[in-house]
Amino acid sequence: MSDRYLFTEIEAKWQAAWEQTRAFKVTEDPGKPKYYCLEMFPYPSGRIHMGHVRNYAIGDVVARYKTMRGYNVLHPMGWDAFGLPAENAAIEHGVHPAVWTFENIDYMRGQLKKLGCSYDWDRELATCEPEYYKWEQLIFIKMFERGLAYKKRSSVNWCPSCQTVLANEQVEAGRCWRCDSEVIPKEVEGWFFKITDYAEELLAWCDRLPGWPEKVLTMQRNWIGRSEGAEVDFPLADQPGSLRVFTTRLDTIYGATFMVLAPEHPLVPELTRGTKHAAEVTQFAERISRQDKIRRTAADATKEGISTGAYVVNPFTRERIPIWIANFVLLEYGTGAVMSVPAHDQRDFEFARQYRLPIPIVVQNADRGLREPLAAAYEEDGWLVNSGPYTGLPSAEARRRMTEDLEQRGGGKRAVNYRLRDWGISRQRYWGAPIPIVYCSSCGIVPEREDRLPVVLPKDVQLRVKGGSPLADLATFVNTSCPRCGGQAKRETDTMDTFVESSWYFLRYCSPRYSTGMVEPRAASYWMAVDQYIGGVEHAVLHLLYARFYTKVLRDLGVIALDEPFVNLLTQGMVIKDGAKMSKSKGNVVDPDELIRKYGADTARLFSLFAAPPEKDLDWNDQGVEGASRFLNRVWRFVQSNRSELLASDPALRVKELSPEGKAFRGQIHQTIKRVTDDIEDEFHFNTAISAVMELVNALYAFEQSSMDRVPQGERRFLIKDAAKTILLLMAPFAPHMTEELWSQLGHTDPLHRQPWPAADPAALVKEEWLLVVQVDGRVRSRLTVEAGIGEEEIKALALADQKVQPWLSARQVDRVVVVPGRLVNIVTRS
RNA sequence: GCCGGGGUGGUGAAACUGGCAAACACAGCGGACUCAAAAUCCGCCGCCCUCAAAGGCCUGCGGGUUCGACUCCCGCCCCCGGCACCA
Repeated sequence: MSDRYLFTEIEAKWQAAWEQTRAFKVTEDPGKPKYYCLEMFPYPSGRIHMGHVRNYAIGDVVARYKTMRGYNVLHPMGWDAFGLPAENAAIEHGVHPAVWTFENIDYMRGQLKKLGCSYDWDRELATCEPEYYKWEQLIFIKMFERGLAYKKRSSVNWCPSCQTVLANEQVEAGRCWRCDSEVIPKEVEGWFFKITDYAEELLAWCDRLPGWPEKVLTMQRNWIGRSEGAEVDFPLADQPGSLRVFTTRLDTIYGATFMVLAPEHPLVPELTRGTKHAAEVTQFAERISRQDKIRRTAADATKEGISTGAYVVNPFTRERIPIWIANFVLLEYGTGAVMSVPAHDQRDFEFARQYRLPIPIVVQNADRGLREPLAAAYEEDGWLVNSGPYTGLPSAEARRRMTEDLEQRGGGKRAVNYRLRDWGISRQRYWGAPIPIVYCSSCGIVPEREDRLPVVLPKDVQLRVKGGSPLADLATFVNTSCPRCGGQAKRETDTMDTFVESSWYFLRYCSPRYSTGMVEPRAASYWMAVDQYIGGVEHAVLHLLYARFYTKVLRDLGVIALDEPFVNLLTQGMVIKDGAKMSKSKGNVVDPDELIRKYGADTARLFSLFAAPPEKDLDWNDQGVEGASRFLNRVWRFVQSNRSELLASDPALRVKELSPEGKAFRGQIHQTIKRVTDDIEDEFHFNTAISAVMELVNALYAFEQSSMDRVPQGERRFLIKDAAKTILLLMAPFAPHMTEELWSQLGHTDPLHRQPWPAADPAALVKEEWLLVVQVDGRVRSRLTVEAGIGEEEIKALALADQKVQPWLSARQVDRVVVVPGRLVNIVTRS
């Protein structure tokens, strides 16, 4: 047997054994508590990167630990297999997206297996398979029937490089989330999911997800962006009809001196038709609409506007106020019209100053210190002035009363607005799930019939170099019969956003081969919800919001009985090297294959778990990897060089009769069990869990040396065995291959990964003596070892009599003595 | 601007409920083993003063509460992330 741990052979040996015995296959077992551990599934981009290694190492420790704790653990893996890179690779290299994708899957599956993750591979799925997206199409149809999926023409985010529409969530600072190109507005027809119907519920449940990081919940709350206020009708001054605005500051309405519409507002042409303003206004509106929306709505963009020449009546002051249009008003938010109160809104203030509109104060601050002309808008709440019958009221009270009065006389109502937009899911690309809709000249828009699902994505397409869906070119796909009347009809050629697939894959894992529905109800009710979900924070308002929405839709469609998909969420930090995220362009990537070849999977796993707590960024450091490898070898060597003792039979031994040294060492063994268990249970602090095991290994070496002639032979052997066995059990989730090998070398035939997690013996944790820290006026002056049962008076006496303490008391009087049993004593003095 | 998270040795980090700041590692320095190297083992390793002992200082900055503060409170500075002309 080699002295050095030959990881290559040993890891391969155990991976093969796990594969052959289907070691991690699970089925529903009502007799056991279940635990669903899930890591975000990867996009099959070609090869895994260190972010994956970290993600899957964390997940695997959780799964293996929970298994040892007696849970029936579901730990699946699959592939988020649709998406643009496959298509781009196809165009570049002339290989079909399906071929490219499945080749990548095969390679990456091999990589994951080399990491030794405990997946139930029988549940593997790829979202590009018709057996998978068939159910997505079925749900689309149900959503369509309920009005939750609808088609509209609108201005959308268009990525000119990907040649497709992007959802709001997929635009980051004006750029495409995938290729980083600048996004432009484009007027197109497309399909949307009505996520706004669920805005209120998605927001409300943010308060009921205690297992989620506050950061992610905040991001979701911000993204949903609820604001409460009122809608108010402003009657048109010179013609019938009215304009409706949304405001959160109804209390300031007496100061509304003009109104501003979005340039695209449908009433703009009517208001100016036939007037001298018409031409100028139309020109302005057209110019603004063409501008890119991101830049137009940037906070520092210049405010531009133009008067329409038309007027409305302020329903509270009865004054005529002019209607303007301006670039900063968005048609999509609220009603596309705002009442402008320049004295109490900075944006309105700037606009009013620029165009010389009046700025009357209608809210005073606490010391009535506001005077016209203002230097800036006063946006705080205060007390109303110049506001008719509401003068003198505090802002909050005024809002309440004014809303009530408004509702009573029918000029408006309380209203809530959300920033959240409906989810645009149409993609003008090939490699995605076809939208199961048919256009019939006589029946119109018709959903595909259930018995004709799935609408299979055809393979024999000619991909377009310049983008755009090639499905439109394929007559055999486009031409079909109407599901309703049987007449000639054409298929929708858009495909679905890939985020639709990832919105429900966690459900499919419960019964991945179920052929009569999306998920087998019994399997879903046993396994769902996901107990621990692990992935990158970059999905905080993308995938994690969509998956919550989709879960609620499926609940309302009766597919599952579940409000939220993920009970606990862990967002792991990025992997950093030399101060930057690993990326090819920065040249700071570490290749997992190379790492595993050089050090083995256990070392790779151990380092990525040891170097930082999982939620923090991980600073990659090649020397740190060496350290992790050294530690594993240290454990390996200990077992090799003490085999005869470790294999000898257990002597009969009473724990109570141990020598003092033996007792102390046994205490440390059990202390370690407690620490490792607590660290894992408390937010998965694997870094400190591992350091606790390292300490025990250090202590074991020391004990092995020092106990030789001070501890009886049998006792010594017993404790060394106990410590070694405990170390293997505690390390099993972190370094599964090496520990499994050592476990079997020690003569065990049951696999280590199915052993019960060790429990700390409470009796062993009780200390017989402890270290008394002696402070004088809060400064440490001495340390004494005292017996566990010592009383407070004795502690005081010992402390005051201590030689190191005495000099500090000589010139001073003892004021009082604070005793903290088990810790310290503090002697407080005065002169 | 608003919201969230941070700031501790040369580095990654640790510190339970307010109780020895820096566990565990990495790097560094010195030593043992070796013909030599690798591997391994032992020792030192926050700053100042000092031959040393003893002492003083130290958790972004300034205050406060407390016998005692990395931890609690008030004010400020800086970094990271999210949202942002949202009416």
